[in-house]
Amino acid sequence: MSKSDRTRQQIIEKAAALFNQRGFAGTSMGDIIKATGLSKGGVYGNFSSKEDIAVAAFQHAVEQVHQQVRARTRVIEHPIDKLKAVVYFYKEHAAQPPIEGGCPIQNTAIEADDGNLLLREHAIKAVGIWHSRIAETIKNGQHQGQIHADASAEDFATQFIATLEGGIMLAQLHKDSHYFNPVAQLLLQMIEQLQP
Amino acid sequence: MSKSDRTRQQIIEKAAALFNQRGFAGTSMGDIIKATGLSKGGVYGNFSSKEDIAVAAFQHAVEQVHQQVRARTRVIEHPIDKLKAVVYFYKEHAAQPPIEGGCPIQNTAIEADDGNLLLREHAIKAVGIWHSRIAETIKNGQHQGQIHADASAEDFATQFIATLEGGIMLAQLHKDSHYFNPVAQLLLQMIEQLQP
DNA sequence: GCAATTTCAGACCGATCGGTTTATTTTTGC
DNA sequence: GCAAAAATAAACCGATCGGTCTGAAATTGC
Repeated sequence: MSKSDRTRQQIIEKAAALFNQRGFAGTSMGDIIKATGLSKGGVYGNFSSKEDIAVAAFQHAVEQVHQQVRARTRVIEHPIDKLKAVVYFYKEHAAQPPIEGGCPIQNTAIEADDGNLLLREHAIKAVGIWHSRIAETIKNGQHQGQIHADASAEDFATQFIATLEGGIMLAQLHKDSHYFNPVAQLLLQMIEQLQP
Repeated sequence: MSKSDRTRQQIIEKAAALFNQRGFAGTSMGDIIKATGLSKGGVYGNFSSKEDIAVAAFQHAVEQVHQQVRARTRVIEHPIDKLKAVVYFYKEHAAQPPIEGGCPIQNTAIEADDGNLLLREHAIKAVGIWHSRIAETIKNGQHQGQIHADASAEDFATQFIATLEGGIMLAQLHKDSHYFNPVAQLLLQMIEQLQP
């Protein structure tokens, strides 16, 4: 790992937290410079623009969350339990998420939906990947007879993501994970109903 | 209505759309000046700061949405049908909302949850009022025997708001109201289950 | 361990930021 | 219709914006 690689990684990590809390427009290059302790040259030597940093930071943040969720779900085989474990994870982290500031997909989606095209594309892609993973879990369960056959994997995935994200929004706004509890309860009910 | 009142209203309306699409940090005073056709003096003669405009614009946007929802639900008496009408309203407007840029509560909540204290307070208050209205509808229905007595009005309201907002987020991100459909379907199921 | 290369500090750029001030125009009450 | 008051235009302010550039310092391959 070269010197530049390490610097680059440091910028990405600091920037991920800043962008996730303050947004793209709300974070200045000065903020990133202050947070990293680097100079303008040090930052622009590794990235070509603020947008370039934001994209890398977003991907890092999404990957970070994914890794943590995956660490909890990988060992679980039954799809019903797997999905429940995802809910438990978010219940624990609704107010103290892996990256400070909440769900990076949510934050980026809402800031970029009417603005930055590149960030919006990345948010869409991230939602798509997440959606596919959930739908795939459902479909696997259906093939194994663990989930009833006439459930719509795609619809469930959309409902699951929407409800989860709404719950995170409420918990983040109030800085209180209790607001996530009724949402978690609903998600668990939805998962139960997938049983054959 | 004085001249200044009319100017103030014009600023609020234009600013509401701008802030809702680009966010507080993403909207400049220059943007507001350009949108209204006024000058710096014309704007600062009616508001003391950008934050001051943002608060007024947020309240206007929330009220605007509320009025439109209320116009559809007021005539409906049965609480189950009333709640369903809310879902239908958002289904129609998930991608073309009353104020361009999506749900003002959501946009403000997510930008302000780690930043602007004043805007965050207003977002919390708006969520609280909305939550109370839904919970009150449920409780009324329970007194009338139209909704089964052991449903938690507060929990339902939280679940309803979270799911709805998550659906709006997906529809806004993709600029496609179809993403709201499975979410609407889930909300209608949730409402059905309130029946005695 | 030295030379070629990469990486970084910091001055610098024009543009724009939110906000103030002053002077002029427009509205208002009578 | 006129004088007092209110409202607005536009120049102006220092600070900060994202980004560039140059030279010095640190890293790298050999």
